[in-house]
Amino acid sequence: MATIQDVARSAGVSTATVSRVLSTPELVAEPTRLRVMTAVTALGYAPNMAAKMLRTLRTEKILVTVPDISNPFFSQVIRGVEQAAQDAGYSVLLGDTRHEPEREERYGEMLRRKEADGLIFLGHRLPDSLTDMMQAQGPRAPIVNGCEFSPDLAVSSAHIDNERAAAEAMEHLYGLGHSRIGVITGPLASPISRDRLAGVHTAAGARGQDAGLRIATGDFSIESGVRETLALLDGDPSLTALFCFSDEMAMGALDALRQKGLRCPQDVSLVGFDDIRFAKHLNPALTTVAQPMEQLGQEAVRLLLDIFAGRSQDFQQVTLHHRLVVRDSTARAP
Amino acid sequence: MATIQDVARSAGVSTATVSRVLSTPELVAEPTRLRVMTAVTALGYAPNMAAKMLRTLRTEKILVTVPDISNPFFSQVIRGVEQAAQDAGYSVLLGDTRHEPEREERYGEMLRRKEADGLIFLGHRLPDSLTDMMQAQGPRAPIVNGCEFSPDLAVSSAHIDNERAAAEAMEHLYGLGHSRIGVITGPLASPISRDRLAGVHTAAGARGQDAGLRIATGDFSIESGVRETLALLDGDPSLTALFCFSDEMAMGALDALRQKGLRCPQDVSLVGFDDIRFAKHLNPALTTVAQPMEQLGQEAVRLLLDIFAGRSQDFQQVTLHHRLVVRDSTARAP
DNA sequence: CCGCTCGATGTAATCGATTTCAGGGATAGC
DNA sequence: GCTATCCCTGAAATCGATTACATCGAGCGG
Repeated sequence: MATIQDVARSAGVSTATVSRVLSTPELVAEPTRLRVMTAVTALGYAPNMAAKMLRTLRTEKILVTVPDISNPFFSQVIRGVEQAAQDAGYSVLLGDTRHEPEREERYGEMLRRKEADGLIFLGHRLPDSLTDMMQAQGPRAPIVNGCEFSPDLAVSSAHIDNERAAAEAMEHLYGLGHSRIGVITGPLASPISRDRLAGVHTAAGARGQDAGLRIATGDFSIESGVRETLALLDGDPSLTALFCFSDEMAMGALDALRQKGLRCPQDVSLVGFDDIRFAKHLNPALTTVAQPMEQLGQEAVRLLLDIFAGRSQDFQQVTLHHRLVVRDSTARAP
Repeated sequence: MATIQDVARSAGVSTATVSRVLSTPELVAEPTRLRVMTAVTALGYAPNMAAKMLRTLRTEKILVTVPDISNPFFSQVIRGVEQAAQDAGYSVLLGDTRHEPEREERYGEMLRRKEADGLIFLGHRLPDSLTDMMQAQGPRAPIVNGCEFSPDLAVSSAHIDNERAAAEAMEHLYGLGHSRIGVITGPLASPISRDRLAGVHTAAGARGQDAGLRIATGDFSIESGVRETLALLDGDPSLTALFCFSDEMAMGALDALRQKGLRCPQDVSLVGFDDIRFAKHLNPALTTVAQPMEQLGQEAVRLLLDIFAGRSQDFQQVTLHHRLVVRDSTARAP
């Protein structure tokens, strides 16, 4: 690899001039600039990032941690992150934590070591290694949550109004005449699960239907969707509708319904959450709460850039719009 | 951020000693080591990667480019990459090229600039910016393909035997008595599509069934699966089986069959490719060719590490095992 | 014709680590 | 008691860029 020294020598100028040609060309006389550029292309010179980073103390990288990259919801959010980051001249360091706190810590350390300028985390836990940083820097700590956080937590984040969204999904079911409804939540450690569950209870309460609710706790996975659906139906065969807190669990629910010989939506209506790419291609096409996944990622990047630029005086909560997408998996109660 | 200087001062030693404590502790006397470690924890010191990189000329990062991260096949491969990279002490720089050559180039430049020690690309095109590097360094260029390449191309890669796998899928259909079979390939620019297509013809030829083949070209997406299935059925309503070169296209095919009022597998059998997580939860559960996705990613990393370590004298082609998974979407020809 | 300003360029310090080489002290061997 | 050896530690060079400051020459006003 050619260094800036090589270019300087080849063009007969100092390294300072070469550096200026590359970053502030308006300070350099045109003939000199051309001479340098010729040398640059001749040598195929590209600045060494490590040296640049060391000098400027900026990495131009954003670290993104995700509990499971193979989950279509997360991968779609990451797509938005990657897009926005790239547009702003940043690249993305990916961390798949596999839901393991230990891995989360490892990535937290990376931020502390300044291997990235900022962190977007898509899980619900902030690594312990970063609580110091959060406490010391508060809203100016370069840490943002990409989808999971509650409005009241001390990190900037982008998210939808999960409580309202869940309430709307329930309203949809109540509107169709369902009164015995099974709900499969995500892990209750996760604020989004709690928010959505709160929305479920709000809607049920408003209709005086609390007694008809059956709550089960899943973990957002297909398998837990199967398992919890079977459990719910065994516990109460009179259920006519299911609301799953993720589309993946809804896929599992569809499986379970088939196993039980129940038809969707004729016997049991089903609502999912997220509107991943596959939701509309299921059989039946899934009614679900759509989240603007790419946009969540983009907003998270924007929040982070604001922090970099010192534009954030306080934690910011960006609430994006959700939308109940009614397809073929919900119908009038039998 | 505390620097190594701060630690040295606080522990009353030189920076050299601090560095040694952290990287070659066996060279340091125990009392000194303890004193330094105390200072390290007290100050919360973590070495600055940029400085380390500059000095060692290694970034400990692997760049992974992917045509579409939200594709479950790719995201699963990436999972394997991330896992193996992490285990080897590397982190992953993610590049979603969105199938755009321009973005691919941008990431190629990153490798040239040494922002990563190596590149794993999951698409089928090597960026132009890297052909120089490949030519200059040959098998020692830190570039590996993660799934798409043909055995005869000049890059190390991990993949399955696509030709054979496709032939087996066809054999399965012939074995069930199908003779009029529609095939939906991926873009023929991609070697895997061509290899699989070759396998299709091999199998058909062996059975003397070439005349019964109907070939359509898709792009691996759900939408193209819908579109090409409709086109195939319109062109030849007597088809009794479909073979799609990706599970996503097979999902689209299922949609299209429903639109046409055809039942799967009673009227039309369907075979997919990849065995993404959702394949077995479709209705009907999809018969498909399983690729060891995570393992592909892990192998790609291993190949790259071999190159880093100078263990690769020549391009290496690792062929992993595929497996035809027969589920409910295929049945005897009507 | 002198001094001042301004544009263009060079000099050199700096970022924070790693690593080579040299030196100092203790121990052991003779 | 003197030297050789072995540990341990420190001084300083180094990686490749950026950038504050210095310098130099040209042009211009008085």
